[in-house]
Amino acid sequence: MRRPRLQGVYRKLTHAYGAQRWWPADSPFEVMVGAILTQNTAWINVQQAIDNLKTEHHLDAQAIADAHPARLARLLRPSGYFNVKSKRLRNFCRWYLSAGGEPALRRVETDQLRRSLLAVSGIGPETADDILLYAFGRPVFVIDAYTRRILARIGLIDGDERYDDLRREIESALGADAVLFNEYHALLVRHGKDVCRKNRPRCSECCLAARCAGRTLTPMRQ
DNA sequence: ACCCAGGGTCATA
DNA sequence: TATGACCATGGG
Repeated sequence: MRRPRLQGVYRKLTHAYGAQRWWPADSPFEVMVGAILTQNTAWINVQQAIDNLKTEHHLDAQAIADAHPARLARLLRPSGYFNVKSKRLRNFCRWYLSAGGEPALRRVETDQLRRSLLAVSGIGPETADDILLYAFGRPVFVIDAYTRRILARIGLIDGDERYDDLRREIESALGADAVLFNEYHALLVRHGKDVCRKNRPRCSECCLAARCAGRTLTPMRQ
């Protein structure tokens, strides 16, 4: 992984799309909830579920932890997988409360906080890193399907690397910089939604066209 | 009617 | 270690 190429991609994306100002949420806790609800789900559907939680005054760790699973599932319905996500959200909120809430969590060192998050059933590497970066401002690079697809199509990675290998590789190439990681991941998602979609193997007119080899793979691995 | 979306868990080999 | 089944709604 070469720093100049990675920085070149970032510069082009910034030039094409401008500042993204992620994560779209009103509070760190809302970021955490959104990170769980957006698992393999379009954001527009997640937004509906979050709106339901707000309307019913359930965007709160204690309220979610105390809610009946069926009622919580009903509020989450638009985001899909509502039974699964009802449990995952509850697991997370119990962890959050037993850890002492945000003031206490903010004092936990990043690697330890990451391991602690991964111990919650329903929180995998990407969700944990979304939370670490966008709710706690930690310098952790988020790897998602868009990241793999875009970087693989321009030949920067193979795409089938293990999650943590890829994450550390990019982190060490760029240097720990939470503000940069924040914007970079947001730009990759923006570019992915916009033009670098699965069913569009070639992006001959996109801002990364010069480097896009038109590969069609969509690899996934942990 | 189809394909896909800002994944993760669990069972199996 | 590495596949495969499963979870489920809504937009293009």
